[in-house]
This record gives sequence, structure tokens and C-alpha cells, in this order.
Amino acid sequence: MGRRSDHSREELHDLALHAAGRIVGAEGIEALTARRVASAMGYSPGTLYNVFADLDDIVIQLNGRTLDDLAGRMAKARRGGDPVTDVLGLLDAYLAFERDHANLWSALFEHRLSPATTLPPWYLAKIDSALGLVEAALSPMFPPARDDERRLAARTLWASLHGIAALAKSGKLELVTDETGRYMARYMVVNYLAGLARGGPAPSDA
Amino acid sequence: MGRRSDHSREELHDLALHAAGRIVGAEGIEALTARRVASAMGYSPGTLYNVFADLDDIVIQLNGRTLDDLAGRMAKARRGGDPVTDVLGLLDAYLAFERDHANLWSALFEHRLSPATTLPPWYLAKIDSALGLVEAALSPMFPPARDDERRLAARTLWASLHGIAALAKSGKLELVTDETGRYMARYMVVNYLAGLARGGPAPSDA
DNA sequence: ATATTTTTTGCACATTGTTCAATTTTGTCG
DNA sequence: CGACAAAATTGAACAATGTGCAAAAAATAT
Repeated sequence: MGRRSDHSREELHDLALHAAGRIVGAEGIEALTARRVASAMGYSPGTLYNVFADLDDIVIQLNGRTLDDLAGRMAKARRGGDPVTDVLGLLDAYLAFERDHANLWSALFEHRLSPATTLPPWYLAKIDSALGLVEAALSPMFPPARDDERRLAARTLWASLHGIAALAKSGKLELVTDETGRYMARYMVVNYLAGLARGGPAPSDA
Repeated sequence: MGRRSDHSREELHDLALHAAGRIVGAEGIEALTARRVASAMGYSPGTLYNVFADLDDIVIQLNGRTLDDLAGRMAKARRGGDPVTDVLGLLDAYLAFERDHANLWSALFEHRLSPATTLPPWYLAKIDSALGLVEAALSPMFPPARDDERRLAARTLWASLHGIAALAKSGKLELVTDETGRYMARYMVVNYLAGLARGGPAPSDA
């Protein structure tokens, strides 16, 4: 059949991402197939390949939107100026998002790009934007001259929290309660920041 | 064609896991298909399903062996009695394993079990065994009456290090050097343990 | 020898991502 | 208004996947 003028290219793009988001949100990323997205938007599979390079492209763009939503939620967390309190606030926002959009959050990490390809710059910029919130919360702990270390400290913290959340969800830690994951994350934040506050030397390279 | 007596069931089991390990080690877990494993061991795909429940079963058993190797390597790390030094030693062993067996290490975490199924107990026991090394290194910091907290502290640390290693490898942190991941992990260990040593109260539930 | 049990096979089947010639609609120009 | 060109949409194709299963063959038991 032929061309329709039901939707512009941009509308198709949006339609597909919304359909993909609904599918992933409801059934997880393994339920996301080209045929399902196409049928959910009332088009044929081939049409998707006019708008996206491939399925990976769709996943990355969907994840980009999820990152925006996550960062938006974290940005709403209250900031009082105390690093520990503020980071714990960001953590709560993060965990709330994970709870409310478990499958979309999982998709952020379950997607693996084909080897020797790197994430697009606009995607890394979104990660940076969320990381900026953590960096800001940490700023009272670092003199302005040391914002390279602050950057590294924020990334280290973020990655650690991700590890706790990821392993907790994957059932690889034999946690007793669902609350244990949150407790571990808070435990980590409190102690890591206490160590930072103590202000010892950076680890040597022994 | 009919039955052969080339290999016993146990030998088939071993043959398959060795073939799977070679494939994953060389090309990553996405290269692991039933047909490839079967052909690598000189049997037909159907035979695999006499010995394993399905492909997931093969992956889990392969990962079990990888966990054994990883724990074995970590167990060889020197222990002097100082928690920081000992944990950094375990970390080095862990990172060396990751470097030397990148694809097998990735398979440990890239495999996702189908929803509503949990990891087999013998697999969780292997994780526990590796975690025990971290717990042991932490023991000088906790009175014997507090080994529940020591257990939690070790799990928190392990999960954090996993997060750093995983995000570093996935390219989601814009790290400058390959060494940056190791540096972040050490930074995390030093500060987290310094916070623990300070011995403040456990985080409240604000 | 005959019968039974156990293995192994290879062909199915459904499903996947992706490509592409054919088809149909839209837009343009005479 | 009619003819032609451009664009978009399709559905059928292809190769590959995990997995099931009836048939076939070999080993074992009687």
C-alpha cells in the first residue's frame, strides 16, 4: 500500500517512542520487538526503519527520555546545603523513580550496545546533567580549585549507588527485605561522605 | 542417527561448558547460541537439551564456574590484617580477573533470568563464598557481636565496586583513562572504610 | 535373537531483526 | 485537468534464533 499523510515524520517518531515506552513499561525490554511497536502505532514494521536506524536506535532514544524524566525527578529534590542530607534526598528521588518505573529504569542498563560503538554525545550529555546534581550537592565539601576531584567523587558515588540498586534488583545479594537495598544505599552514602569529610589523601597507586 | 558411547552424560556436560566458555570468552555472550555450542562439541543441537534444561541453564552453570575462578583468584590475595590494605588487595585481584577474562566477567551480569525465577541456591552460595572474603577482611572493624552489620557492610561495598566496574566498562561515565575506573574503585574503598572506621551511627530512616 | 530402553538426530515451528521491490498516495508541472 | 516524478508505506522475503519431538539407531536386557 502506499503513502499516507496521517502523521508527519516527527509524529511518527513520537508515536513510536510512546508505543515503545508503553511496551517496555508494562512488560520489560525483552517484550520490545519491532513488530509490536509497529502494530501498536498502526503501521507496518518497515515504516519503523524509515524513522529509526534499527531497534537499538529506538531503545537509546527511549532511554534518553527516561534519563530526562529521572533527572527531572531528582532535580525536584530539596537542597539544604548539607551534602549528606542533599545526597540522601537525591537518592530518595532516584529510588522512587526506580520503584515507580521499574522496567523503564531497568532498560537504562539492560541495553548493551554492539561492541566498538559508543553512546551518542547527546546521551552522555544527559548523564552528565543528572550527575551535575550530585556534583552540586557535593560542592560544600570541595574547594573550588578541586572541582576535578569533586567530579570524580560524584561519579564514584553515582556508580556505587547504581551497583547497589542493580544487584539488589537482580536478586544476587540475598537481601532479606525490599527495604534492605535502600538501607544499603544510605549506609554507603553516609560512610562514603564521612570518609570524604575526613579529607584524607587520595588513594595512592600501590 | 543413533546413540553413541563417545561420552558419558557428565562428559557431555563438561564438553558443553568448555565449549560455551571458549565461545563467550572469545566473542562475548551474544555469540553464545545453542547451535554453536553443539557444533563446537561435535553434537547436534538437540543433544544439548538432554543435558541442560535450556540455554539459560548453560549460562548459569558457566557463570557458576566463572564465579569459582573469580573467588579462587581473590582468595589468593594476601591478607595482612589491615582492612583497607586487604580490601584493596581483593579489589586488585577482582580487577585483574575482569581484565583477563573480560567477556566471562561480563557474562556474570549481562545474563538476566526470566522474570519470577530466582537464582539457584548453589549459585547464591558461590556469591556468598566470594563475599565471605570481603567480610573476613572487614572483621577487624566489627566486634563479633555485630557480624550482621559486617555482613551488610561487605555486601554494600561489593555492590558498589560492581557498580563502578560495570558503569566504567559500559562507557557511561566518560572516563578519561582506563585507569580511572581502578582509581575510582580505590577512592571508594578508602573513603567508605574511613567512614566506617569513624564508627558513626547507622543511617536513620528520615 | 528378540525386545526394550536410552541416545541422538535433524527436521519442524514460531519468532526475531532487517531489507527491498512493488505499490500507492501525494505533490508538481505543463 | 492530465501526466509525470517523488516520497512513503507495505508485505513478503531472508537468515538466524531457541526449542520440541517423532523417527532412527545403538546399547542393553531377556
